[in-house]
Amino acid sequence: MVMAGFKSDFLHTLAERGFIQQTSDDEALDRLLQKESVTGYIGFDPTAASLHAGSLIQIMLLYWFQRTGHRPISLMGGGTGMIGDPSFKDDARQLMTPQRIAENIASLKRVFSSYLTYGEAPGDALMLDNAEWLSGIEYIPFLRDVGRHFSVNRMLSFDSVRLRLDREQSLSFLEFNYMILQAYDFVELSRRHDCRLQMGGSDQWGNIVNGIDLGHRMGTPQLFALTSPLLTTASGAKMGKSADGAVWLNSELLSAYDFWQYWRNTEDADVSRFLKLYTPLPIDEIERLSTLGGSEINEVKKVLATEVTALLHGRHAAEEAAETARKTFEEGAFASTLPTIEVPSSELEAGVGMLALYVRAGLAASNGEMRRHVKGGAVRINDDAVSDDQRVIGADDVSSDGVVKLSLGKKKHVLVRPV
RNA sequence: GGAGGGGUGUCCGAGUGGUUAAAGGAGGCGGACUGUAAAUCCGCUGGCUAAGCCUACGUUGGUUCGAAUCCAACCCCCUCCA
Repeated sequence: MVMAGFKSDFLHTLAERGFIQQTSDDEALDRLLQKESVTGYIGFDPTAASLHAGSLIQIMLLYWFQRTGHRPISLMGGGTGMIGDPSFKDDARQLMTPQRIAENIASLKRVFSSYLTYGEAPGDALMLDNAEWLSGIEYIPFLRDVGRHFSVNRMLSFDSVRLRLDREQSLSFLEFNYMILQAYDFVELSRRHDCRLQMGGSDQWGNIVNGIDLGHRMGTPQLFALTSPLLTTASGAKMGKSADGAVWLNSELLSAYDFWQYWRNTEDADVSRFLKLYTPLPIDEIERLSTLGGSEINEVKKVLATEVTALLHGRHAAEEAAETARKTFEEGAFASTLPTIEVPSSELEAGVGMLALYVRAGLAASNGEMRRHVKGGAVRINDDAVSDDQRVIGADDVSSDGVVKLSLGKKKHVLVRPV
């Protein structure tokens, strides 16, 4: 990588922060980005109701793209989502219903406005959906206009599908078409919005390059690719997974507090890298923070957590999460802003089994799991260890603060509030 | 369409009639140690109204006192042939 060589703000910033895996043409792209405001896009398939932390790097690419004077497009895969990207997947994805896709897209969209400014002014971001042009495609004309430009021989040679074939896993014709449609997206965006750059994770390289090739053959201006590295934590885990599965970006699926906690628990070895990738803090500030070691690094982790959370959920929510954590972990005190569930007072008067209550609070998936946790000494109610899984929680467990504090392990706490 | 191989728990992967809720590994969770980290060590890891019961080894039937294991049909995948 010729980091030192980048002159455009965008590529310079990206290189400095560790975003770049590869580009299709470093020099030409750099020149273009210096010369004019460029339009670029990243596609997001609606495979779930929310993006998770693993997609955050892609969103940050768009964020920096806009901040350095260019026009980002967030493209929802309403059309491609009907197929499912087979790249580097071992099995075919479950087909999603159109209704599900529509719901997911609606939900996905909510997050983007935290990072990008949408609108009509020059440089304002665009939110598009490829169903707009894909769903109306006619098969025969499409094959003649677009299909003829693809060589099956070549498509089979891409790692993204070759690995699948090498593993002797079936790749359906349906899925095989995914890369054609993604390539076509790029051409369509070039024509409709003068889009010149497609970005994405390194697993998208093949798909993106296909789009560039198709553009050549269909007469678009020169298109460009830029991919980001596939990120893992220093100890090798995939980004975005944690205790209860994915680290969702949508607040309905993961509270700002839990999101903050995820970043607070970053491994030491990742802190500096994550500050560069996931926060907008200036590089020299990050470098200063990175000199802190030992237990001082905990302060840096708080900065990381707060900055990442502030960008997504707003400064206020981020600071509230930080304060909740401070009270809970540093003072060992009680923070009324901890995650809370409400239970009718009448139910508490009658007494509720603790197993069921923990399950309701989302701290365990089943009573059986809770029984094991009790046996393992992981359970505390109002900070008192519990060893009896028959324990009933009643009105007299409600503390002077008006709640019951359920804890599982050292990190998970939920308040039960009678209503 | 023909021949052969295969479908096991979150994932990978053993198991070919009975102490099999199914070895082992990974992942996850909890505990200890720390710094709400990593590494390491220990424990847990299908559900329930729980010394019992239910669900589970592609699907549906069958053989048997008893099946993930045997039989039949079907579905899906792989390889070769057409």
